[in-house]
Amino acid sequence: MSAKETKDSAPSGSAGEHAPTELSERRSSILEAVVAEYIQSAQPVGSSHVVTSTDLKVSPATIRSEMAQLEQEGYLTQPHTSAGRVPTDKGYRFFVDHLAAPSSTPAPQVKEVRNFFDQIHGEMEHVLEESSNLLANLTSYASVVVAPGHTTTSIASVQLIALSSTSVLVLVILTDGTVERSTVDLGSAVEAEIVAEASTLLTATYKGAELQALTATPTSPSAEVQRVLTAVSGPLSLLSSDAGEAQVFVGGPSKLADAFDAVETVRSVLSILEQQLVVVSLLRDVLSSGLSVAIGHEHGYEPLASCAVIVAPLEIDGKAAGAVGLLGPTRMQYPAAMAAAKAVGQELSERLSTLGHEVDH
Amino acid sequence: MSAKETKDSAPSGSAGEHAPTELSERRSSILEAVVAEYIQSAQPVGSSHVVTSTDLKVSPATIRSEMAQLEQEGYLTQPHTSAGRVPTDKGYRFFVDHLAAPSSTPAPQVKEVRNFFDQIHGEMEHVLEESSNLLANLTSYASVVVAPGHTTTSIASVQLIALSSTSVLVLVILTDGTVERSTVDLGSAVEAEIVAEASTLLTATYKGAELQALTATPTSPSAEVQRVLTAVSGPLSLLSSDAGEAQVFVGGPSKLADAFDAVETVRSVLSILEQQLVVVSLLRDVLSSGLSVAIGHEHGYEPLASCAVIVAPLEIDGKAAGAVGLLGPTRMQYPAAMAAAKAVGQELSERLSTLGHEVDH
DNA sequence: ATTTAGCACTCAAGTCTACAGAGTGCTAAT
DNA sequence: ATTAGCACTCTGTAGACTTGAGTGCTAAAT
Repeated sequence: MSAKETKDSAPSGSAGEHAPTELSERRSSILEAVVAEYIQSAQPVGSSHVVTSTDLKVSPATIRSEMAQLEQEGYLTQPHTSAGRVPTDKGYRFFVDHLAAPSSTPAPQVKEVRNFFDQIHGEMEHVLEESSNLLANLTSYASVVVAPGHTTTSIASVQLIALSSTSVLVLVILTDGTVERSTVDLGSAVEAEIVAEASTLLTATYKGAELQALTATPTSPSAEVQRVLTAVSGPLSLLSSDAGEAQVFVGGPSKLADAFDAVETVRSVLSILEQQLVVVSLLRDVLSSGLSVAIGHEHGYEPLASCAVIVAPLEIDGKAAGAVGLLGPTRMQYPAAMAAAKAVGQELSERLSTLGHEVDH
Repeated sequence: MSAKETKDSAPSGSAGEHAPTELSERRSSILEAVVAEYIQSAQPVGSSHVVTSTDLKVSPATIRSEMAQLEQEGYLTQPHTSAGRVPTDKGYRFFVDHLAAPSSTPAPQVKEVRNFFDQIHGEMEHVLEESSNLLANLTSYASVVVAPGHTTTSIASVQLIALSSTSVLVLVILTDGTVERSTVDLGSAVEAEIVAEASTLLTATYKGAELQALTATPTSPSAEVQRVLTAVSGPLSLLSSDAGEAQVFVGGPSKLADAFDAVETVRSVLSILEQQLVVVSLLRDVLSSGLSVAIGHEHGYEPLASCAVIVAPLEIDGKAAGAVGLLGPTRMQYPAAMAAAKAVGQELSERLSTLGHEVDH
């Protein structure tokens, strides 16, 4: 609601010496201490705790009055009177926007990500799935990779391949190297040459077009060829409608069981992750709002109110195409998780971009 | 350890009137009542409870002494003195083998499964994944589908398709309609005709062979063609090594959070499900032991000691190929779950079999 | 020789009280 | 503005007590 930017002021070195945006320097320090402590311990943080964990030269009483202010302004809450303070969504938001130094990308992680992408090979689906697992293992949070549909790539070739005398396999090969396929029963036997001819005709027609073009079928003077083309047209247009469908890869769902201790929360979050549509729209919403982190109620999904979502965009040749995300409790290790998501997002984007035109770097 | 067969004696109609195999009729009835009650309530079952839920004309005291016997023989335990009885793995085993009438396959479920397979279409992976989800939703347990590698099918065609002047896409098309692919960088520009020639040669060489054959590359008199063949040989043999790799589809992991109330159990079971290798070998072990159900410690995996695994085989044209499984707590709705797994296994087997030769029924 | 009624016994779980400890908010002094 | 001091509040734990479900045993009944 309040802050939209993640990167704003000059990226100073270590934490705690930022230009505060709405909070006095001291309050901001206190807030930082509370958030940091609570992320670690999951226990409400009391005033004397803050005194020992910061280098503020004040007494607990002073901290208390400041914390009371912070509570009134909505950054902190108490589970009950006479307990310590716990950050609210707004508190975490301030922490992420102003206190968690975004420049502190730990080098070893980046190295591990690089290593991974040097090692991994094989089909794109495999790479995406393993990327998701990597991110989950790196961060100990559940991860999500939403891969682009084929909206941007164009058709490289359409092949018909006879599997038997009466059935053919339809392959649509895209310029990024992915393949869509479908088996078609012709009803009666057809000569191999007829199939080949139809195949050539199809490639000639569609080459360079986008998947959406597959709804219009070409015609042929030969009745036999025409029969094949007609039989194939149905499945082809089906493929075109699948074109935009995003693929979702979920990594490390078991991490959720570590992150929450109420089994009911685990259940509901897991079941959200099973609904791919929801996941896709969640990430899209978060991305389009210009945020890279959505905390608690910031995204509209009530079942995920106790979660934070970190999203990094995927880009293929500079164009937005999917996203990688992390799902954890609101008391999340934001700096580390954001760095990991960013690193994986970047490296994966690069990998996806090179896949298409096989650059020799 | 004791019983291996699932279907043995005559399949009588309703429960409770079986020929007892090691237990007196009455004890067996008592055991049945305890298991059934405990599966429902998750509460230890006391002697008076058994009296009301069976039609035995005896007093609680008699039940008690019988239950004490059943405990001594290892079918039941007590969480503590003065609590009711809870089935042991052995108790569940007897229940599954002798008491849960296997013939009671509920018709509506079978119908739902049929419906599903009539509706579902698209790529094989998609069908497998959705089958897994279906099974999970049908039973409210987590489900696993382990799909066959490509060991049995043979090669229908090998296609090289130019994506750019210096890179080609290698497609290996199998007779079951699946496609393996890999992108190859040729290093320098190659004429389209050369690529086409290499493609024809490859198909001629490999057609009808199994994937494993891809390690030996053919040779060509033309130096240019030879260059392409050499460039392609590496990826091809990689594909051949991928051949046997099973695909694992997990459905409804969130159901696990319902099935167990200790979050730690949920975590450990989930993380098992993430290790596909373990899942595959688990199902294989269970299948090969001739059982369709493994309860508690019957499989060797300690982290799954509180789980039962139900497995139904998948067959393609009569040959064993993969399995569908269910993973739930030992206090599982065995009859329903077994029926569902069996139904989905059968229908899916049929579907997989027809995929290859596209029968028109 | 079973079956059963009766009884003593055990244990988990709930209720109540007491109490220590962590933490707050307020007030009055610095 | 800061802080020491104090009263207050709330949680959590521990112990004492009660309740209730359920058992095992024994001796009588069938």
